Amino acid sequence: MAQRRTAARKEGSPAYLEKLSQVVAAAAVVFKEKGYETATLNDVAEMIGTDRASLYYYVGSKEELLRDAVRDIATVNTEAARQIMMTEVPPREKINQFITKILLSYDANYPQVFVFLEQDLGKLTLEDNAWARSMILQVRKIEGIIMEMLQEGVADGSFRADLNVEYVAKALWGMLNWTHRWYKPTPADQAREIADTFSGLFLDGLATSLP
Amino acid sequence: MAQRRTAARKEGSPAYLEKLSQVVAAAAVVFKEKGYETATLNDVAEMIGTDRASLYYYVGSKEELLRDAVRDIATVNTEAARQIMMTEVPPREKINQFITKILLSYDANYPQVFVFLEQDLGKLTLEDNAWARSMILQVRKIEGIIMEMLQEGVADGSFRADLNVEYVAKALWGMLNWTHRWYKPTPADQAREIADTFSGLFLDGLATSLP
DNA sequence: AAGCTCGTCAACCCTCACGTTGATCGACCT
DNA sequence: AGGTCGATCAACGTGAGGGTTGACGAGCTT
Repeated sequence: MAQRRTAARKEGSPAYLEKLSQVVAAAAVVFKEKGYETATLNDVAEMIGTDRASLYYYVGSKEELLRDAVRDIATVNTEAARQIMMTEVPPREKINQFITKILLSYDANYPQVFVFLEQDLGKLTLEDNAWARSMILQVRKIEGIIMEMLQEGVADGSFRADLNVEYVAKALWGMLNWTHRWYKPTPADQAREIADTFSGLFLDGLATSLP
Repeated sequence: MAQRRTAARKEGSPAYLEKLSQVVAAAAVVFKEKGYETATLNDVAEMIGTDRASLYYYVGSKEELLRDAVRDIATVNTEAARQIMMTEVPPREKINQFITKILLSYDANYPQVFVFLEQDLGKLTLEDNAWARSMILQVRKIEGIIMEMLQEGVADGSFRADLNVEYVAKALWGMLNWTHRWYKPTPADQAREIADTFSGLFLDGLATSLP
């Protein structure tokens, strides 16, 4: 079976590829809904009205399915962050753009991106394979970029200097990532509104400037 | 065996109770470390140097162990929130106190509280039992209290009125709860510093008031 | 019609982890 | 010494779910 799969994959007929991506998409939905551990391949198969065994014609294992589902998600985000980092705008604007870009990306890449976020990277540390290491690295990197942006602002005086930058970064990252517990895409342009709220909050705070 | 357990539990000798709580504590550590699904009862047993089967002398099932581990965590938090809500201080101060209290409680109740946070309540909806429903209710309640505090501030003019209160609440809640991905208690009084950072950030924002 | 390829599915195996049972063993009485 | 009780552990049952196999059939080619 493994041979027939790799053969089909190498040939790469459009029909095959389409079904493959359909399988991966279904898996993403199921993983997001029930969590990777709890979800069964049966759930995935049922969602697209086929048999569990048939999945193996398209994918080699449950774990491969997970990797396929979250493939590129991490890099998409770090790439976005890097680009913003490099543009020549004030730190304040960078943060604003970053928040917006991330939340729009979460919206556009729903639900796989949330499957990705649910993978607790602290727990991935326990596993020892190239994929896990790469994931961890990606996330470290993005956190590093956030801290850079913050420090830039502190340096040029546009951000307060009295706060521990690391905790500020964690706060922002938490605000953004906690969305995986509640956000669901809607026809309306909700992600943008959330981005504006988070941005306004994070930069200017909740309190009015009144005495 | 079930009879022997309930018998022992009813009698409640100090030694028995102590070992029971030792088992629950070990379970909390393991669940936090590896996640409830991934963790095995063997892991728990090993941690306290005993046999898996022996656990059943103290607890009826893996799920019961989970419930024991997170017991009261939810109520402790809602109770804290309720108390703060009722005190007669300005909204700004309420938020500050709330953030501090929650983070200190997360520190004090490590790691069970993080085991609790890892239980995705959205996924609990899929299960249908009294415990799950009660958990969901608790969390709803605390989110409700946060929104009340925010609205109070908007009403008296100390908080901005241009932001969607629900999103603001989610932002705060995310900031606080994301700690379960990175926070580890230390001898130092770190939780308090984090609370001050989050509080300062959330209320006054990151930007300096300079033009 | 014969044969081939592609995709499917019934039936199976295997592992792992939850949960049970009954024997065992030390400690503490009597 | 013999009995009892509290606690433990070896051994087993069980079920769920991941992964494999081989045959079958629809549609194509020759």
